[in-house]
Amino acid sequence: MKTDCEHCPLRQIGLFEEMTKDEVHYMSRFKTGEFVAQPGTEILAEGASSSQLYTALDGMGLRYKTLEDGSRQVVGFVLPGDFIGLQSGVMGEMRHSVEATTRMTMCVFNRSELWELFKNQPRRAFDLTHVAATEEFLLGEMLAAVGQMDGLAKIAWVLNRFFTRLTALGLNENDQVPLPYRQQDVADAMGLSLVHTNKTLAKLRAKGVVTWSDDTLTVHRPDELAQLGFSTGVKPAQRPLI
Amino acid sequence: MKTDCEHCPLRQIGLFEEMTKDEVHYMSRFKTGEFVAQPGTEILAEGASSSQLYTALDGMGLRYKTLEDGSRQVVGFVLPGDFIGLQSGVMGEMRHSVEATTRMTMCVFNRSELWELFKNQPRRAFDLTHVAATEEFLLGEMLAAVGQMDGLAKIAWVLNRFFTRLTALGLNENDQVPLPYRQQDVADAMGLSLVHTNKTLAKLRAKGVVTWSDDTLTVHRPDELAQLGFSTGVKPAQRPLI
DNA sequence: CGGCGCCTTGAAAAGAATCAAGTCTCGTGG
DNA sequence: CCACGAGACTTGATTCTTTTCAAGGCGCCG
Repeated sequence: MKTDCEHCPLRQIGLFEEMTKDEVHYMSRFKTGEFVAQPGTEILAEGASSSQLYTALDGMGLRYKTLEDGSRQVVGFVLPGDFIGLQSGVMGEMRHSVEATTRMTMCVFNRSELWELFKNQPRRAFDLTHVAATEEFLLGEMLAAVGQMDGLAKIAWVLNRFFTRLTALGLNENDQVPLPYRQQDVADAMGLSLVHTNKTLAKLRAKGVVTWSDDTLTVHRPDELAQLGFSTGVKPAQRPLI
Repeated sequence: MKTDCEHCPLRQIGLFEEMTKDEVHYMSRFKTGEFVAQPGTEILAEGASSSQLYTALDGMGLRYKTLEDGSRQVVGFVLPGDFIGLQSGVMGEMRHSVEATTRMTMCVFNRSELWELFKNQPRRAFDLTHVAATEEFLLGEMLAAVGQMDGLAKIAWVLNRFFTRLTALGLNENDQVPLPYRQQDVADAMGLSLVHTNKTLAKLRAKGVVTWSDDTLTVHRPDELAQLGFSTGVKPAQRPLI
């Protein structure tokens, strides 16, 4: 195990709630190891009942569902600090797949010990429910964007979401954040075709609002981006880290 | 209090998991009363921090978000047995509104006692997390439908979802289920215009697949409906009742 | 050097939104 | 008792966004 919970780099970030010494100690026992996934690896498969649960420590990935006709809906982007496998943990089966986009390092937990956590650490159990509710909230936001906005607003919305989330994680340097996804991923997330996504990105570039190339998103006009995506420039609420 | 938990009509339904006598007893203490909402009433408002949480006992409603430009995204339909206010309970604030469509009866719980539940009833806490994960799953399905399907498939998908959920609740009589929503609600849920929704419904009617009028959905060809909506005719998984 | 993955761009086709009436039902008030 | 208006549902015509189709370019790796 490379990273012990006492010195977890994520916990230092203001985005995540404080933990008591006792909680940290409990989590370090809960954590059974570390796992590194190479780019393109499927971490959890839809329909699978995994005996392991994870917290992303480093790297990025994405969650997606595959429809009967073969099309893919990206239902979320996995960033450091995100919990992976909750559905499998409590419902017994994942309802979406999770794939590593970059190389990812993850903390590994045993699903079998989840019940112990609920019995012995009500506070941590509550936090887990908080995480589930946060996930629901994020999906609701995304649904509203996909359902109601036009192409330009959708793209602006998702880029703004990346920008604020990554900024909250301390990955913003001079209004630049890492964005190692492909245009196809964004297209599949927002329910647009790849071609239209590409043309819309070109429009945002032409307007001088953002530039996205070489896996890096540069936001030249944060306010305009937020406005185009019907978002307020508010930073994400604090949430627990599992 | 009209309905006591010992004789809760919902618990008899096979859709919901069994509860021990002890759990039922705990829930009956947790339940502080009953609340009746008239049609059109807003039960919880987006942004509100409610001190009450609810379980729908009877009647139907809907969850929705309002965007900056005034458009509305329906993020879910509330049916009997659904828990309302989870976000407020664990995150401190609702991120969508909930409105009664028909007259609704609800069990009322105090948010302040939620923490007691986590401390004293780990099993119930686990169930609450299960409910949260189920909610996330349902939203993911809806996002996939809204993001990837065309108009006809979207409408077929949502009608099939209603049909299977209501059937699981025992409300199916001769392939007829109650559906007291307006076409505008379905349109706002699936990201379509009212006009297009209407024309698509007409198409399904012309095909002889379904009829929806007078607040009643009649499914003439269940298999064809499921197929059009890229769904399998599988019934919903069993889940806990809070 | 060749092939593959990803990005880019133009043109044509299709799907969905918008616009504009018109119908029907039901509850209300003259 | 009937006219009236509000709200929901229908339907046709037009406009426009988005998809699909097609092709070319660029960078990287074997």
